[in-house]
Amino acid sequence: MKMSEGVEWTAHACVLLAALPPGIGLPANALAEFHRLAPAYMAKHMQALARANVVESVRGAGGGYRLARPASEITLWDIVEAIEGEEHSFRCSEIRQDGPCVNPSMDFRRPCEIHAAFSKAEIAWRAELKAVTLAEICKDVARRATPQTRGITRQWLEQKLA
Amino acid sequence: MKMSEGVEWTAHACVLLAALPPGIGLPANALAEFHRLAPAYMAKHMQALARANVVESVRGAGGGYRLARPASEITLWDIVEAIEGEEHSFRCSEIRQDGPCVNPSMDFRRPCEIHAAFSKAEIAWRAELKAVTLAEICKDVARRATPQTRGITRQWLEQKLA
DNA sequence: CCTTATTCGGATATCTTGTGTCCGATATAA
DNA sequence: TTATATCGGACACAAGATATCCGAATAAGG
Repeated sequence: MKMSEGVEWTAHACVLLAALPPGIGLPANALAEFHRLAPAYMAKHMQALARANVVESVRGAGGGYRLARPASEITLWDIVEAIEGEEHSFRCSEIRQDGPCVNPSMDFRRPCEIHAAFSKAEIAWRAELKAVTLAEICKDVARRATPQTRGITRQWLEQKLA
Repeated sequence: MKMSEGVEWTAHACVLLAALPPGIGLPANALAEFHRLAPAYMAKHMQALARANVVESVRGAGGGYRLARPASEITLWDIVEAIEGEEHSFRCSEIRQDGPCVNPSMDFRRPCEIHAAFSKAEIAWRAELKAVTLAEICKDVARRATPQTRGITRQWLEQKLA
């Protein structure tokens, strides 16, 4: 029940992309370097985000990844879904339909109570993630940055975008 | 992000135990047989539940597993925690604290926004699971059982308890 | 009290999934 | 047109989940 660390990596990467001017992106190398992460592995995760249409990829010199839509329309759930897939964490394999006490009078059209309870919990979890947009996170992060950090970051970005 | 199928197995097993008279249990073999599951693997999962004090184990002839407390005081979360552990699914490795733009003016005492959002979602998920008790599930399952099923199951149980 | 059968508990083997890297395909800029 | 930058998928490796077996402990029966 552990989530791939790719979620953490790409979530931070997307927040960085959200801080850039609209339409501007960064290559996977730069996204990895910003938090000193393995470049090749970050690239792999960004591929998943591109397949899920969370980011757009631009190949060739000067290319990279940029958000596929405004940061206010991308949620944490979009990122989780891109990396982890849309399947529920609890897998019901209908074991109730097998065993010595199973008989034809049983009705399996309704989902079992256990399955239903886990579905409800998962939906609540997803709803929380769908309620958080990149724009909100980006705003909160920016608010807590000192002028010094702003300057250093701006300088680093200018170098990468040059 | 998939949950161990041990959760499904033991959840169903606990519902069966909850249907028994208080203080009465079943060996792991019988719990597995009830849904035609691998006996040795079911036994391993029941061990985890015993370690977590969800069930009590009784060794030797006539022994087995029984609920460690009333079914109304055991929730689905107790079972998930026993099998999966209590760690959050999202692991924050504080990657924000490393990189070329990190500088001494930064303050990392507060958790990062991404981490906070995932924590909130996980807590909501757990709250849903903590709200569902074995007693409730057991009642719902029993209500939907036909007289025929009740008879067959009673007979099977009497054979196992003899 | 001793023997035997029963059941739990942990050590062990196998297999799927996640982690991590590399190189070819493709597009851009000069 | 060429050279460079970048993405994308194919390819190894490691970790965790899945599955099994055998010894330890306990209760029942003689």
